[in-house]
Amino acid sequence: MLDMKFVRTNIEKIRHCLINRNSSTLILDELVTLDEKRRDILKKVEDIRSLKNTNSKAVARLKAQGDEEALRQNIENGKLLNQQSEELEIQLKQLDEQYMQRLLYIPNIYDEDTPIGKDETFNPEIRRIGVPRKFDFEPKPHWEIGSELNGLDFDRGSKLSGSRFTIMKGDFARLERSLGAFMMDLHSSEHGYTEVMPPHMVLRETITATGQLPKFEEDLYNTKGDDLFLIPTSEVALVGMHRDEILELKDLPAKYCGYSPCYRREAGSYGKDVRGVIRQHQFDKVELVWHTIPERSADDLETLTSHAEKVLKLLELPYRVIRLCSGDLGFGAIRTYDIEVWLPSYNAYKEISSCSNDGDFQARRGNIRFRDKDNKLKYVHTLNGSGLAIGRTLVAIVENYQTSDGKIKVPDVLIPYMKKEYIG
RNA sequence: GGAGAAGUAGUCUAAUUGGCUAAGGCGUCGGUCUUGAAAACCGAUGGGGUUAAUAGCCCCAUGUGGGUUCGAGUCCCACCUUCUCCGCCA
Repeated sequence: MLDMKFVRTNIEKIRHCLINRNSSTLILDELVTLDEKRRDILKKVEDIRSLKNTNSKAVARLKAQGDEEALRQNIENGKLLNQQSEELEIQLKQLDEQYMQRLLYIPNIYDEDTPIGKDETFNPEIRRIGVPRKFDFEPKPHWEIGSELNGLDFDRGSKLSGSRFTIMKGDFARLERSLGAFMMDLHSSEHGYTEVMPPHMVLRETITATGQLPKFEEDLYNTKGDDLFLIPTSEVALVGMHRDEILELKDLPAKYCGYSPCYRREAGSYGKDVRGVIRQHQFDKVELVWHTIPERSADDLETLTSHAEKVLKLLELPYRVIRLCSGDLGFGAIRTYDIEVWLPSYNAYKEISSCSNDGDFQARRGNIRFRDKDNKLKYVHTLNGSGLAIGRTLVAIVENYQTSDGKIKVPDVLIPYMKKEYIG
């Protein structure tokens, strides 16, 4: 959520930002109009409230003095004022709701140096690490290897739960579990994160804070009787943990790594990534979240990204880092780096992590503050990044580490977890 | 699920049968004093509107939402959370 005071004085800047994000500017115009109306009514409401307060105080005084006639008059006056304010109070309440509804739909303002572009083809590459392996045989896609080794069961997955659900079995299940443990170990032991196992269902307010609601409700699963939402990422929980809190400067930055399944309806992605387990309704992910101070959030994003990259370096998987252009940025992000891993089946780099600085956007929605060194209350900045998406990491290992005789070599760092050198 | 108790500001705690500015302690920040510091004393401490303004003035904020009333921390209703006890359960 943007600061309304900022919106009032930067309308054109926000308009440009919305255009470059491929967002409608209609909502901005509505917001500005509603804000003006709201403040106009607010002024009137406050004036009457002031009169009511004065009147009530007079009642108490007159009662003490025992002036019956004046007392009666004042009580009558109070009733009259109530009648006058009733209509205005209702109007104000409605305007407040309408105004907030607009404000919650405005995306964040991106960094000044953000590359402008309408889609992902405008995302510049920042760096490229490792070289894709040259195969001396025809490499197979992971869905073939997974089926042949009886590790990925697509048919039974859809029998259980419908499309985009897959059962992992045997060493594939173990690899999934090993990767999660390996990533959590790395981030908690080497990178200084606090390990978190969050709830998988959260309240509407929680997920509104991170920005998925109200605008993207159709992308979420929710429960029928309780209005709880299945988390699409543990970011929701790791950010939401500090909702309505005031953090101490000495505790910042607060760094959390969370391990959870992510549940996504993938509305609007029909026909995309239909083969294999690249795009599922449920996948495991290790997520990194920082609550930090505004002055250092830009540097912290670089650090967080390097932590995600470290996983790929240790697994010796080739990858590249790209910067998201204006049109490809997420709703709350001011700056995002995507990490893409090399997938032989795609003959391309495929997203495996997205690291973003959301500035004070989420903190404002979730009311997450800290006291700065001058004792002033300020909103924290929140950062989030996958470290990494486990299913896609599994895919990358299966495809990049396959052997000519149909096996998968286990990356060295995973051998202690897998307790074997080959799958298959 | 049942019974009972509680929820006040950054934090801890008060507030008569509804009434005048939600009192006070602690913490933190600023100031006075000091060579410096501590202590002491003074002031400040959340959100919003108005404004050139961190000046004034005003509104809101006692878990949340309603209700009664000229007026609600206080009375009434519903809900949420926490604690205690009972029941059920991996």
